[in-house]
Amino acid sequence: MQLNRIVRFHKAVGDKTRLRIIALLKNSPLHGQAIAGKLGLTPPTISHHLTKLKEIDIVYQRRDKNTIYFHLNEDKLNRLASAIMKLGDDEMNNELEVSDEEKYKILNNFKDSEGKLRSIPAQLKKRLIILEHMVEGLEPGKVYPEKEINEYIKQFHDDFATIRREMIMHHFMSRENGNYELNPRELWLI
Amino acid sequence: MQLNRIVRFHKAVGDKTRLRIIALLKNSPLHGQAIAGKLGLTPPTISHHLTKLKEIDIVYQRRDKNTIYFHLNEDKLNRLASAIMKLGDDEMNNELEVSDEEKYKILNNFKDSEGKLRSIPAQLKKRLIILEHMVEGLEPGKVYPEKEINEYIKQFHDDFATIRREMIMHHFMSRENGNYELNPRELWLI
DNA sequence: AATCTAATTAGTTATCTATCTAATTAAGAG
DNA sequence: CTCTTAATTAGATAGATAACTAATTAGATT
Repeated sequence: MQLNRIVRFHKAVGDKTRLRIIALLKNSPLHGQAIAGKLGLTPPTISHHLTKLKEIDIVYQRRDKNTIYFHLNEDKLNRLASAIMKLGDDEMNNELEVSDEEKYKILNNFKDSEGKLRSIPAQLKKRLIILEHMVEGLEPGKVYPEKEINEYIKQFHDDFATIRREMIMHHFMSRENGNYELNPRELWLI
Repeated sequence: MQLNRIVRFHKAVGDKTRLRIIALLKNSPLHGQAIAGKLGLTPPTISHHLTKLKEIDIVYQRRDKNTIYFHLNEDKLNRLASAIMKLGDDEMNNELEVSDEEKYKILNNFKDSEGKLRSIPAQLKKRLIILEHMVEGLEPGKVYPEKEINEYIKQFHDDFATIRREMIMHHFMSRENGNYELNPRELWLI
């Protein structure tokens, strides 16, 4: 269920320490000990909280020599925070203002007789429609290993790597250590 | 601390049942039993969750005969959901694009020699500046009984009732059964 | 006043979680 | 290879909380 992602987000940020970490990381990336120092908590505690923030994908890490710097993904944070405001609006993916007829036409233009894509549209608007179409065959909540997601995409186009990357980029799915999962519709697009 | 309000909000909505209630109430107000029925839970459980949603002020109730209808305060929900996105931006109350000099000038225009307000400005922008000024003397986190808040406002202007109402309306403070409390800056304005 | 119905409160249980200390792992630097 | 430092995992504890059943309160309606 797609609600769960939103629930997980709010559970994750519904904690004073974690909000303080978010506020800190907004200024600049920091390493664990620095965060622990600034908040007056021990490193294991910070580790615990960072794990939760990484789980919902609003914090990521980059290693530099011996120390790991934690970064805030502000973009994702904003999208997740906004999701609750669009809860009931199930048909809210008209943000693009594209009618179903128009989508249908675009899809037909790009598909050959066997349902495979002739090419990947260069125009963003069209590309999003194609991506949305492909992604709609994925099962919500199911975790797809990379191999399986590649196979799935290949039924539409051979260049699964490009398409997979675009799906992530436009937040149709998300990747977690090699596994892929469909995002809730609230997160799709932009 | 003002963080706490944001924490309370996310804790409150970080629950599947409560998100489902929010989604339901987005369509229309409902009474307790109706919610219980739709969600397949017992009335006490719904009562429990509604209490939490009322505590953060995104749900209110109106009685009609024997049954109580619960309404969603979508406006407040949106403001609270947005607060996390503005966390670090402490100086983010420049949304009005008013410089400190300008504020100072406006304040002086409306204050008499003893620091009391000559009148309440009709123009929204100016009124907000005046309200902000008054509210800045309140202690964050402190709970003010109505009598005390009235006294406080009277130091600026005798019409404490109007000003108090405006402070609530513009989210400088919030009211909870007769007591008043300063809101975090993130919630001020609009 | 007596009764009905909706909502809340009390009390219980099972689950979850924030934090700590201690132990372990991971990666450089000598 | 050994040492050092940063981060994580393990394990423990205290506190919170979602759900239920049973009991109570709060308002209508008769």
